[in-house]
Amino acid sequence: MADYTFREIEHKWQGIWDTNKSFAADASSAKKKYYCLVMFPYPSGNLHMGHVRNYSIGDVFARFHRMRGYEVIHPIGWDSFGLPAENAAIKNNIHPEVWTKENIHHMGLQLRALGISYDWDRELATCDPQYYRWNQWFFLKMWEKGLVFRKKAKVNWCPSCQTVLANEQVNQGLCWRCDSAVLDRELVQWFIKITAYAEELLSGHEKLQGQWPEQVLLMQKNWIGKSVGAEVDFSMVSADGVVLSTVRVFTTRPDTLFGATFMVVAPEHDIIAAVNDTITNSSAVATYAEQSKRKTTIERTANKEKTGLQLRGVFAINPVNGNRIPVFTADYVLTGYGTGAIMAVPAHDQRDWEFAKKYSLPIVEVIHSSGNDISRQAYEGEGVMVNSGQFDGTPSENGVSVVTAWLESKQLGKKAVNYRLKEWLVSRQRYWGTPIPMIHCPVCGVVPVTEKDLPIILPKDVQFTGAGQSPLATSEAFNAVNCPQCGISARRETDTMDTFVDSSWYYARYCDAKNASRPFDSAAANHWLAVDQYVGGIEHACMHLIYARFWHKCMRDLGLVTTDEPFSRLLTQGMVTLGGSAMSKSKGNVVAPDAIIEQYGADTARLFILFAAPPQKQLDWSDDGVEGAWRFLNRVWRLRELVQGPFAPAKEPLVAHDAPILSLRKRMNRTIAVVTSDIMREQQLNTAISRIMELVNELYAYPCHGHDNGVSREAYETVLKLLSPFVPHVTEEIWSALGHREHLGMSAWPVADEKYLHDDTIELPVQVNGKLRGKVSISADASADAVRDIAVNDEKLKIYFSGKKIVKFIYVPGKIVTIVVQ
RNA sequence: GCCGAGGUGGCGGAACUGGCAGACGCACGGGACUUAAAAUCCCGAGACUCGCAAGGGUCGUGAGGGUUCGAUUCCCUCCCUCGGCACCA
Repeated sequence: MADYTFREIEHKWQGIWDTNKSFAADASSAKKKYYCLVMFPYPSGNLHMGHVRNYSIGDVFARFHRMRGYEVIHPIGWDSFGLPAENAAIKNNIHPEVWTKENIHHMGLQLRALGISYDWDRELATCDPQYYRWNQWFFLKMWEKGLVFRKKAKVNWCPSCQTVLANEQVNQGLCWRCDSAVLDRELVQWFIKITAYAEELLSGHEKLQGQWPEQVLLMQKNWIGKSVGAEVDFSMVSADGVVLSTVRVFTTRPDTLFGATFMVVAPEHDIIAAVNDTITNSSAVATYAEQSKRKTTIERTANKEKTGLQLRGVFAINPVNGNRIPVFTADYVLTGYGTGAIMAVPAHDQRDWEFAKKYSLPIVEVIHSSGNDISRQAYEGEGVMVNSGQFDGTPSENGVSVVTAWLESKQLGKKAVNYRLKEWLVSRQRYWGTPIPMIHCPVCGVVPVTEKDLPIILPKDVQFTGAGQSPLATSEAFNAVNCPQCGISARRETDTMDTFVDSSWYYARYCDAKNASRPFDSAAANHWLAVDQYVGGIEHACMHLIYARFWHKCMRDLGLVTTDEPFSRLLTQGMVTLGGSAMSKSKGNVVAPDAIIEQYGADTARLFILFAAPPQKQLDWSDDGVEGAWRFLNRVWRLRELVQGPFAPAKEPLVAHDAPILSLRKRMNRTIAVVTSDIMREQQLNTAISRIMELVNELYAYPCHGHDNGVSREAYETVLKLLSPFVPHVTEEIWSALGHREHLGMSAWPVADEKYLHDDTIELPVQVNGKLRGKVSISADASADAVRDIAVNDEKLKIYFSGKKIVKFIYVPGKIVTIVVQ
């Protein structure tokens, strides 16, 4: 028998879906909406198996919900700004736009060939001026609200990408794109005040609990890094006691304040300049600060051996006991966290302890707990306060609030919260991105572009020098501008925006993708949002997924959307790797789906990758088993012939002698129930497929095809329905061949009939002394006593009881019987 | 170093809330069909072991201990792999 002709079939149905706009989402529909979204791709040129996996997963959810009666919006677009286009431009002397558009075209065809049920009318590309003009618009709105600002700061510089990077884009001191060691540079850059929403980004997790993977919430929580403590003011005095200034420190352990025996400030701290005239070793201090600045992030963090230098001639006064303590500068204190200055409590902080040992500073125990020895290492746990004046005897757990309250009453300090989350550095010294809509006027300073002048279009007459300055600076025409305020000759900002801006709100644009006068219509956005199911890689946990949540809250506060969170439910799919490492173009280990689609078709490719592993799990690529997926589809295809013929409706009610019929009915209904729950609740698509395979196997074993009943056809049609979100083409083809006029993908998802989900009699395993010894057949509603009777009198089991005394009998209804004998 | 996830046959992976470990598939072996092969259909299969056979027994979810009638699942100790953060006061 011939294999099924996937080429014609897939081509045919893709054509039909396209012509009919089968998957266009209709906002005026009376049905309940369902927004299914998979993170949009970067148009690198070709789909790889990872894409096939993601978009197949998303398509199962979309098609499933369509059949469940939802009005589904399932859009697609292109995250099309970014470095690879620019690098390709430099290398091949082709404009990034040309390169990008060609890739979009090609990958669009590839996606269509997979039969993903997109609403193509909503397609967008972030490099389109009609899209990125709204990035500029948002930028201006945030500027008005004070959420965008410009400052000189120590920033991450990637020497290979020739641009600055946000914190989120540095992994272990390396650039997220190219793995180059990142350098610190002091530069004036544009920032977005994401920290204004730090608390809400954290508290918003409550709503996401259970709907997002625990892992992602945890990663975000750690990234935001909230710590609660106190800020305390220490006076800075000269050797002869003259008060010079005040230095504020942040601590999470105000209960250890009496143990502060020295102070450390970051090498960049302002106090160093302020007391420069007083300290006696200012040139050595300046040299130390200079050295620290020159270290790369890796150098500073790889070597945990602490270095530092005392600011000679000045002291800090510990406000709780008036002790005069030495002041150091050391680069283990970071300028970007807290106040950039710490009170050092060597007895109860290991870092301070190491520093104290190295520089022979006093270590004073103030939290006592028996069994630890602060001469060997710091004790960071809880205990009872000692050497702490009036607070002696207070448990340290209470000490935090008690001491904080005391500080507040004396106006020496106050409760404070700190976050590790830093401001989002959004400017980039690269070409292929959204121009930042700002103008530098020699008189007025920084002036925003007027809204009506948007979009500020990326100029084409630029040179790609790769020289660490934005290529935009090389365009004469772009830079010739007059100040919108005073009208004199000014120049444009030449940096572009981080491409993570583009992806921070695209999901909202899909709701009204063609709007030319606003980013999107609020009514449309509020109709479709939030995204009900979002699918994407976990590598975005602390990048895109934080930025987008932040952006959404900004849009809410601008009155554009009403929801607090953009993505209600999240599935982070595992990477598809090859030999254990991520597929990447630069490593040259990318597996393209084309060969499989060519040989077996899109349905096989989809089924195979979904069946190979649960969606969340990393999948190391191997094409062992593609054959199996192909075989299975052919088995389904061939079943057509088995169930073909004139059908009588299935008999109702089924009677006892119809055992095979009843058995198939039961299997069918159970399959419906478990597949539905696997897709919807568990999101275990691999087991859903295996359940359908079982039903197919049962259909093959079914002895009554073709004569007195329609149960096998009923079961077969159920198989087609259950399978259609996974393999939409072949199932649709069979469905229509069976004489249905309505498309399978638009038909109703089957519902399990309760009455077939439970058995009247069950095979019950019997354990004796914890070992499985046999099985008994009982009626499902049998009482424990009845079960006991049957079990102890069972012929095969008798040998285990003879001459023994039954000391315990346990019946777990419907599950198992356990008998303990002696 | 801190936090988190995980470790199940030759392989990918199943197993609801503590209740028959290994579903489903791959690879493999056997049979049917065929001149033959491919394809297809059927059957087998965790390891060790007793038995001519039917059918038994023991062990078995990284290692060791514990709780329990019963543990892949809960607790403790340890080993390994992967991921996140990394001098965050």
